[in-house]
Amino acid sequence: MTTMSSKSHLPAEKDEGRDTYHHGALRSALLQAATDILRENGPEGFSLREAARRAGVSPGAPAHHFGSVAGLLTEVAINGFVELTEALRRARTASSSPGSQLRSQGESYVSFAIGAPGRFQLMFRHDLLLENDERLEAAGQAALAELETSIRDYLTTGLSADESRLQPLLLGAWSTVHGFAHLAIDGKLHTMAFPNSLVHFVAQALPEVLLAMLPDR
Amino acid sequence: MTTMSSKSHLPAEKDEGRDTYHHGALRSALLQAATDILRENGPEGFSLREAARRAGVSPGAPAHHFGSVAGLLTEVAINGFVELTEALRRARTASSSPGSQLRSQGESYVSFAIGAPGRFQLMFRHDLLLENDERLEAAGQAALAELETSIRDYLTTGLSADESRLQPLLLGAWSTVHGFAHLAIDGKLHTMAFPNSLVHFVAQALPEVLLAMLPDR
DNA sequence: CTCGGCATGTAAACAGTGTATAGTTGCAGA
DNA sequence: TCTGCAACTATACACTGTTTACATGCCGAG
Repeated sequence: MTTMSSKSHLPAEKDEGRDTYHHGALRSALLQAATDILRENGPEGFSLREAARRAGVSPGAPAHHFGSVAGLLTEVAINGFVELTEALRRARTASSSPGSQLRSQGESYVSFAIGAPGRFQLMFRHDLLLENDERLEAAGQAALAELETSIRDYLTTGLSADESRLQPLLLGAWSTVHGFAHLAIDGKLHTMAFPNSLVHFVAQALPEVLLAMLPDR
Repeated sequence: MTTMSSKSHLPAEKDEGRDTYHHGALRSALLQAATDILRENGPEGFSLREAARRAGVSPGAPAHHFGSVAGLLTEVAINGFVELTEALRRARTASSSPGSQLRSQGESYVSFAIGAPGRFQLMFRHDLLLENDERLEAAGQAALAELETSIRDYLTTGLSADESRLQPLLLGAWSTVHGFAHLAIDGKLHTMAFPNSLVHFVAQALPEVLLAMLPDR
């Protein structure tokens, strides 16, 4: 029945208490709900049923769009890597000297992490993500490629364009910002002599760290 | 019934299929089981019921010794920090020059992490651990203090005993080895130009990284 | 030596979780 | 217009951590 207005209710935006059997935009609604939950409660506070609850559907509904909870979270993680890549690219192209490129990217990396800790943690929690997912791996590689570009610029601008130092420096820089991000999220840095807020922390401490760690030029 | 043999079976070591009502050494048995599960399946594969199952007791039994699952895991994490501290101390005292102290400690840190990835991850998963546990925090601080000692040696041996560089260098070194450990555990380093096994990886890549990152002396 | 307190264990139940299955709805293309 | 099939519901299952009431038996006080 109610066959009238055949193509009337396809979008329906946010159906709080919806009256239609089909949601209409459940996939994006679930992605949004999952992102919200991750921001509020982190990866451990996440549950697929809660996401379904917020989207106003039954617990089994998400399976039709994402297969499993790992499928949904993988999609969120991919979005995270895309945003991270964009942030790193902005930091790289907006800076002039290769040295400031690196420092700016480092700040971006950590800012991204502590700006959305739950999603950042998720992005490296491969026990919660699909294994061997090509799109996820490609998204991660894209972010890494941004770092590599800056490292390469940094090296080629120097006197010795030593290609053999590329991998160690890239690995070291990535490890540093990645470890810094993890420690900051875990609150392990509050006991150190940086009493500021985390945002201040990144803006002040990280450049100092990178300057102390980077070889003299 | 079976009230005979009153004080006959108090230790019983490992009671596979035990006949006594009381386990006798349940606390240590649960710690061992938890450590085993973490080594086999990581933090996500861990379950309190499985630990109880391996110890041969009912699901409610662990509560009497650890209160909650977080209580048990906190104990395992503390043991991990103690072992890490010892490893870092050995690396520090066994090395001669301050530079080799740092590199040796870096290798120890990462080796410890990839040697028992599940437990290492647990040690920084404060959503699985008791919050504001004094013993846990003290154990973590002790490990950090080992790093700080080496950094201090490294600085004071140099020409300029610049105290202002202590915190940044400590923070940078910790971030580097910590991030390196996480990336290695997450398998993010296999795509890079280090085709060796992880153990080889640490022995070869990390010194190279640290040498490239440490300021020239 | 006996006997009660209490730490240590069991058993069962509860509210959660992710997912599989069977059934229902209704859009979309032939 | 009809029908296939994607999308959704309802239910059930096995699993989780924790709580409750109860059982056991060690250990020290009288």
